[in-house]
Amino acid sequence: MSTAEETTAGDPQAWAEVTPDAARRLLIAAVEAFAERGYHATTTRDIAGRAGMSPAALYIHYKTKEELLHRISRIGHEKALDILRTAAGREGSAAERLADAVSSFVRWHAGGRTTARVVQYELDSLGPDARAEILALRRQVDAEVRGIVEDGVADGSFDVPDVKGTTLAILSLCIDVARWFSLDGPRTPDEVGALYADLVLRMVGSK
Amino acid sequence: MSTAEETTAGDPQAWAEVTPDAARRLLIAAVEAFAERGYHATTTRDIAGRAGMSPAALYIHYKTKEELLHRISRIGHEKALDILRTAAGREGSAAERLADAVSSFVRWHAGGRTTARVVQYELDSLGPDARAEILALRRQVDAEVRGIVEDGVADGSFDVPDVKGTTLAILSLCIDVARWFSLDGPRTPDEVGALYADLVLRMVGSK
DNA sequence: GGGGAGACTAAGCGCTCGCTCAGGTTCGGC
DNA sequence: GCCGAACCTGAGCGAGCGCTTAGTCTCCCC
Repeated sequence: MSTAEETTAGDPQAWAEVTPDAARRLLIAAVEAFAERGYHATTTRDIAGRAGMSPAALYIHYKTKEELLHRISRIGHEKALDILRTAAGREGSAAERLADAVSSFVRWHAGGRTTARVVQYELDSLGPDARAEILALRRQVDAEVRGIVEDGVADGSFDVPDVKGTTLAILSLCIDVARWFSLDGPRTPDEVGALYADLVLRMVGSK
Repeated sequence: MSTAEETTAGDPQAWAEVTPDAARRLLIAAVEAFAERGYHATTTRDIAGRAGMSPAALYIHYKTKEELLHRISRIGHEKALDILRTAAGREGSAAERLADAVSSFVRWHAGGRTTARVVQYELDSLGPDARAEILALRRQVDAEVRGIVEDGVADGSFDVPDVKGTTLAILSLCIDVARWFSLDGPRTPDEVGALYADLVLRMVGSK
């Protein structure tokens, strides 16, 4: 369990795959603006302004404002899925893997709260095609967690009457961190991750 | 534990305190529209249209679009707080009261998903004064749940290392139901309430 | 150093937004 | 039968929206 990598919108490394530089600056500006005010309340002028450009510059790199949200959402979901896959694929007991998955997933939602907010809460602002693509990624996220829970049930280390419902609750708990977490609050992302890993192990009756 | 009372936006009884009739119809229309598309993506024309009125009629009963959201949010929070207070004040062990609080709170978020969505997720669309008023109500919600958890810890029936953090997680879990629950899904509000009550009792190490 | 490609801006188009206002309709009190 | 109050509509204002276009600037290749 490494310490939480910073994946705030301000970290250019998290968006290294977005090129050229101007397109990345615009995308980072959009993440910040969407997280603060929501997609619909954000104007293209605001995004371009934060990136130090004129409004028209946005349309050289992105066809529409929605394409920006789509790109952000896809990259974010892929990152989230990657985090869970890494934890799920490690050596160790089901309890260890579940604790690792939850704590790193929570750290991502807390530390990268800006990004996570957009990724988790602006899904409905996408058009039907883009939303369908993202929902497919979310089903994969669900499958990773459910896999770990099923492993623990199969080897008798977990006691879970309702695997699907419990999986849903675990993910719901983690995702909602993006709604309430604040870097100004009393807890660090690491602390919330550790607390939540413990709570989730209790939920699955880990022994 | 009664069965979930219907508190969907369509239920006029839930908004009985809003008068006259036209003002209530507008408010119900606003709840539905805000829940479907979000506050900023909803137009005053849409709200008035759903209520069968012209756009101008809205401004006879409400000063601004934001006042509509404020009224909805305040009434909704008061209802949520009422539900928790009722459960917290009942006779019975801490475990019984916590299970009752969680299951009825979850039933409200699931069954009245339309209202709960607006109440829980459109808070940031309010201006500073209105938001401050609502946040005060939320602190009272938090205090009710924390009180039950503290009771259980005090009498030794709960094992909770971090009372504040666990209270936050419990509420977070319940609130997020409004994000993912669908009446078309495989679970009824009652079933989710029962599942969540069990999960929360596990989280607090109830014995 | 001439020329084309790519990146960017100033200006603004067409549209829809929240909200307003003058005027019409309905209805109880007298 | 008339009046004022309450309620509602049709028309539309000013502003700001997403997005486009014409043109400028900066490179790099030759």
